[in-house]
Amino acid sequence: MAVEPPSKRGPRERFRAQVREEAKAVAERQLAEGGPEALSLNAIAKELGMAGPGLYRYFANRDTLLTELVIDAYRDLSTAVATPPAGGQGSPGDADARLAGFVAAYRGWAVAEPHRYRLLYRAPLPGYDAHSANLVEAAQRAMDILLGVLNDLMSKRDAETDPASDAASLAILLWARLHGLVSLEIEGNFSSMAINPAPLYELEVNDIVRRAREPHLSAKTPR
Amino acid sequence: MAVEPPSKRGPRERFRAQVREEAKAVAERQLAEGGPEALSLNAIAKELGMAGPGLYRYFANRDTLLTELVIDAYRDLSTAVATPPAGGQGSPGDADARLAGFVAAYRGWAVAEPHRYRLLYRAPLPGYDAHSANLVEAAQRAMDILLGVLNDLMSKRDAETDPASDAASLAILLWARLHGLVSLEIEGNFSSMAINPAPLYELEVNDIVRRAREPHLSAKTPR
DNA sequence: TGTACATCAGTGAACGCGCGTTCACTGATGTAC
DNA sequence: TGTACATCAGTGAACGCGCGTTCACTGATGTAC
Repeated sequence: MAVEPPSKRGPRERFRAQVREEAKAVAERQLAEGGPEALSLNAIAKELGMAGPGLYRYFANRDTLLTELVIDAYRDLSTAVATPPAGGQGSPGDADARLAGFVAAYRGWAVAEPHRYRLLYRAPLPGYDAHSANLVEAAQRAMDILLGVLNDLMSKRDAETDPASDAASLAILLWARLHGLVSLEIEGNFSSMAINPAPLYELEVNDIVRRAREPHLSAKTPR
Repeated sequence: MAVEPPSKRGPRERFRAQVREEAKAVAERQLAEGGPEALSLNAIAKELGMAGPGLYRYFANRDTLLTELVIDAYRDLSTAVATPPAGGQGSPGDADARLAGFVAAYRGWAVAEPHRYRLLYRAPLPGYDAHSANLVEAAQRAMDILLGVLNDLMSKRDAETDPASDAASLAILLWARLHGLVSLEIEGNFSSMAINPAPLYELEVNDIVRRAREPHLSAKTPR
């Protein structure tokens, strides 16, 4: 029942961490195959070659494990899209390329690990408490990073014309469009309709670039 | 075990149909509360006041019921967005309004019944066969109606400049953007970030209108 | 270096739960004469 | 209009399954002297 890491550092703790990692890896695979409802401590334990209750040495309960996976996913997506700051001050061309890079990274991560992407942007399962402090914090941090990356990309474009709020609106717009494409793609809706999504991504990147250049189009609705 | 409707018409068949409807209504509620995995024939039966196996008189098994719900949802969404053809031949202003109406109807249906929207555009559960003939047919039909509505709206705008393929591309683009907004909205991602989605919908409607007026922007990527 | 003790990983049995589904059955309802 | 029969809705017991979780326990591992 003692799940907290023992206070003394030592070889045992290294072992603990290793088993936890293995368990999480198996959990990810189960998630990929059967969705979050298929996540089962018993099944994970069995796959690790131990009896069901053994895992309770490592995770307090099922929800704790799930929460950890969600937090890990937030972290990994953030890392994946956090493109490096491009050396010196960026030229407009650099900014365009970085925006394209961001989109490609976001798409790439989601397509590579659709089950984890779903974990982030689907409503939580009924009965699962999505308001744990750690979770809310991780979600907030990830979104800040996302918006931060986008804001940087945009405000570097032409520094005199954009109020920050405009950049934020554009960032949200891009995010929504990106999410639309990504979620249709990973759920198989494009492939089942024989639609190639690549040109659509390109189209959206170009549109956001254009809007960033002409701020009057960016966020306010015309009328 | 006889699930096929009896060959003779009569009062019994009316009763059958009525119970089937009640069962589906309960099923929808369960779906709304617990997602597709929470759908349980036993639980539905209990809620209808009968013993578990009783429902097998009405549905061959769980998957059959689920498939029926999916098909119903396709039908209802199609109906909801099929705006009337607007009397005589539409002026451009009418076409704009109808496009806005389509978007509002799509959004409205999804927000009113998020669990059914998810049923349509999420990948099927593992272990569920999404390739039943009825299902594929219903999905195809619904998508044809969606695209048909959009094509009509667009080709009526200015009849000389648009090749049909262009209109189809625009329709897909709009659909993807709409799905992005709708899915973020129904999963609660906007409200958890204190974002008001209404202006975003408006923005997208306006953008599609503009693209439809200037076909060179609509589908081909610039470079 | 060797011994004594404390820590802790993992086991196996158990509890209560709910699921889908099959089966033999009862009893009511509609139908045919 | 009344009776005999067939149909069929719904029941209750049963099977096998897997789940999360608790509990008392064994046995290995690390630690302190």
